[in-house]
Amino acid sequence: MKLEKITNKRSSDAKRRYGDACGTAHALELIGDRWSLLVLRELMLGGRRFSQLRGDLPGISANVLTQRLAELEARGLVARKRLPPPASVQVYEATPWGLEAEPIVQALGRWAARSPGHDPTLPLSGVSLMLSFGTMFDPDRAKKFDGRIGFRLGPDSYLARIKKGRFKVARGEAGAGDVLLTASPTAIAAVVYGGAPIDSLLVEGDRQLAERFVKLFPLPAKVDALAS
Amino acid sequence: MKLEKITNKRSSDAKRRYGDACGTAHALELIGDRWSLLVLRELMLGGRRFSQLRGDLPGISANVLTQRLAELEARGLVARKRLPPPASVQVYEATPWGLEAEPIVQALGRWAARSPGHDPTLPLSGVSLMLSFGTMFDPDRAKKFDGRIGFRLGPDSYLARIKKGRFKVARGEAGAGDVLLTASPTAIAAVVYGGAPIDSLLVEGDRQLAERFVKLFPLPAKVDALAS
DNA sequence: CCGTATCCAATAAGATACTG
DNA sequence: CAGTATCTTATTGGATACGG
Repeated sequence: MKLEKITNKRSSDAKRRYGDACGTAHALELIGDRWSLLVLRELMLGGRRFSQLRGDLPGISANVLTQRLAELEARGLVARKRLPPPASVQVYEATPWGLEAEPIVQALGRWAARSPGHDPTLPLSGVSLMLSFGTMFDPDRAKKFDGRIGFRLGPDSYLARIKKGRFKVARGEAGAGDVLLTASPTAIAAVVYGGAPIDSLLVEGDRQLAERFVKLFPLPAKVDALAS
Repeated sequence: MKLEKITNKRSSDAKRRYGDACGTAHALELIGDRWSLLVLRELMLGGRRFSQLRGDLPGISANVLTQRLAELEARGLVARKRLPPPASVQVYEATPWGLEAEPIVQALGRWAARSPGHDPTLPLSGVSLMLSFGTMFDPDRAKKFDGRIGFRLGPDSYLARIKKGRFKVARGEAGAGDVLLTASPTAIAAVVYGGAPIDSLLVEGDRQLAERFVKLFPLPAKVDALAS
């Protein structure tokens, strides 16, 4: 039994570096740890509480989440804020620089969409779904689209708006849309990406708009698994 | 005390997945392991041998490199090819899909370039340097630029060509350029990104072209370390 | 309830020696 | 040169206990 373990404290300070001047390597030192980028992703559409993050990230354990949040905070990608009383709860927010990591999330998602091993039946967080829309959105198909789509995904609401071939989404205000979709993120993904019938969702408002909406996000062709 | 723990055998078979339908999470399962993306990056400009990869990636150990190459191969991102005799050596190549990961490398590099913690004095592989040019290239500054720049970086040579605001680079043929730069990748990075004098490089050929070339790759502003 | 801290088993990574 | 084998260390994840 070791009674002292003072020595090996290089964990937090001198991290595991790549010793590489390449920006890619440095980025991986910042957000390359397991779960790091997924935690950051969940903050892309606004602050989240600890337990919300736990729920959004199936399988992350409390201690790992604590550690990742602390690291991201130390690196300047996440800030913790305490809301003013009476709701004096703590929320984690991405910093402006943290938000700038969205193109990374998109590049990864777009690339992986071609993977033969991708399993779209797994659960999905609301933020993931909304961000995936931004990633897969096809401006060409949406040239003539103008409307606001609300999403009620359990306790969380989002409002997406498409206009002039641009896609935007923010949390909240789902009811303000021209149409409101209420369902689980997985069910919505099944319709948008899996071609499931829209009847599997609760559609309130301009149903025709919803039917057009769900066709704006084409998936790229899968990679031929035998190619090399 | 639990006397039975037969159950928890999910380790080897069910890899470490995120259990998340999001493409980003799936991408991280494919290339999110430590070193994976850096190995793939080194293959972006053509096949490399085992020992070359070891040299390109300071600090990777042989067993980890073996494992990463095997994983990347199993996932369809890398293929190993044996060159025909007499040079019957084995090289690792990125598959077409593996090459499609370049936007990920670029997004990471572009984002990390703003990091206050980025240390540009560390060593850098030739591939990293060449890819960083593609990442940081400013088409506006290069509107009137037309020329071919050769690089001799130790044993490896590269030829970059810029025309009509487009940047391309490939391995080999350095001598075919209008100007030839001979130096270490780090020294070249110091000139292009750190403003060091071009005299620190060996410049053969159209020196004026080289002087214009090194100004085509502006770095983004650093993040304010105090912002939140 | 909201996190944090601690303990422990299972892996992954790192260092080094070794083999064809 | 191109990897394997082996050993050590570090990180991860899960359970659980603890403080506000």
